[in-house]
Amino acid sequence: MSSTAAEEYLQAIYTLSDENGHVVSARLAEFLGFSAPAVSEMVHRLERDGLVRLDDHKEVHLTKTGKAQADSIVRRHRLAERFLVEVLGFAWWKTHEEAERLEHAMSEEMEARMITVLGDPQTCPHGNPMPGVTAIPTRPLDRLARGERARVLRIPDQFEHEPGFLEYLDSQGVKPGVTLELIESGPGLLRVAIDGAERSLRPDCGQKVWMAR
Amino acid sequence: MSSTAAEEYLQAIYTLSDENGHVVSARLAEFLGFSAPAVSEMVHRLERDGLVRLDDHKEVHLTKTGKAQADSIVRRHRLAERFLVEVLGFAWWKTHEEAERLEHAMSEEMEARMITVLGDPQTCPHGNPMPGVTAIPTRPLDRLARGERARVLRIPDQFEHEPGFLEYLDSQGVKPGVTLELIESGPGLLRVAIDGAERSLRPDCGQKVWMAR
DNA sequence: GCTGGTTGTTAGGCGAGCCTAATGATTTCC
DNA sequence: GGAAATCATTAGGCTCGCCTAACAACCAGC
Repeated sequence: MSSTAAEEYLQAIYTLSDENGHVVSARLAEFLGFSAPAVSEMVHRLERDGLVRLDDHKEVHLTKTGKAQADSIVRRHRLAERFLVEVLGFAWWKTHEEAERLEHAMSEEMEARMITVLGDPQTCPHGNPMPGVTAIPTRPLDRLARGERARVLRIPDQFEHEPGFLEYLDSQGVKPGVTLELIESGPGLLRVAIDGAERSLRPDCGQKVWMAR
Repeated sequence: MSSTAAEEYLQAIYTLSDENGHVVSARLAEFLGFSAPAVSEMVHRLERDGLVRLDDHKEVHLTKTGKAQADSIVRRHRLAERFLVEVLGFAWWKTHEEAERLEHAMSEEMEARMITVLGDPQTCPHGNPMPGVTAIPTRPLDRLARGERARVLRIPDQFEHEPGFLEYLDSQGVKPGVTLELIESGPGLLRVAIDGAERSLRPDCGQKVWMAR
């Protein structure tokens, strides 16, 4: 198996490519908060170890075995989050850092047993699907038409990194499963109604909260 | 907090001093499977960081904060083992390596929540008490008088390291809670009865299985 | 076609943690 | 009391994984 650090990179590559498209070292550096040379070095180590391939445009792609390991790490992360919420009673917005450590400590047997105990969950508590599961189609909140109602489905993994973001959403009553109505969305402006009560949200939520289609 | 490696050392110091008495670098090297210089180096790092003190005889002692951290790690290890057995359904003899990784991934909050969910357990599945709990008095199996019966209470942590040992005990019907009768014990010889059935055990079990007094 | 931003790499450095080989320093045992 | 065993340390070396500073290569836009 890979080191904790390598697993962190594989997970980042998975997340960025899942949610954004093409992955290049600079994006990884930004996402992980490491310097460019550090990332460059590690990406080459991953390539040396056959987990990653660099194409002509220096884009990073997971190899077959790299993909399998990334899937496993991401699945363990999301299982851990579910476990923290459902078994240990953690708040849904408070699981990320804990799961970030647990994911590296789980064996294949533990992964399998957790799936059984948790009843084969299809998503993490933030609505992100387990690897292999075909995701329900979504669109960002600010793509809703004025007056349209939809259910919050997913807050993508990459935004869990932003400290306090999930807690902010929770404080505004926004969490997976809740139905929102879009009142108005424009530059620097985002107003919604939850249970009939109108509310202004931070405008960046328009891109970061994904709704059912 | 300390690194994973440092936590491993603190745990080893706790275990050896709990079960054997005085702790010296050579014992640590043996127990952890590292070279003498590596251990010497780390012990000095721990001393630099105020977790450990070396006396005139080069004996290693935990400082107050070192003791607190060691307690925490050991408690997390034993809680993790209990969780693996009771929640995830692992076999009692198969929890050690998994817990060895989990213990470094658990936050204080997770520790507290696990205690609640597991009902404040007093021991791990191998009978080792949580730090702070006053242990029930024990004696090694080979201290029983011929014909005497007693309950298996504890297989100390240090013997969990020996690969296959716990599985061997399980295969012989020996596990915490079981009542044994000593038939005969001598050099290279250990015979017991379990549920009336006589059985030879590996002679090293005489020191490694601790019985109720 | 040059200039400025993005990107990647080179070079050099550092701490953690491990190793082996060799050397000191004690303790123990005959 | 001297040899043997045990213990700790020094010296030198390695990988991993991070850093900054400097440079090279590219692309876009004017």
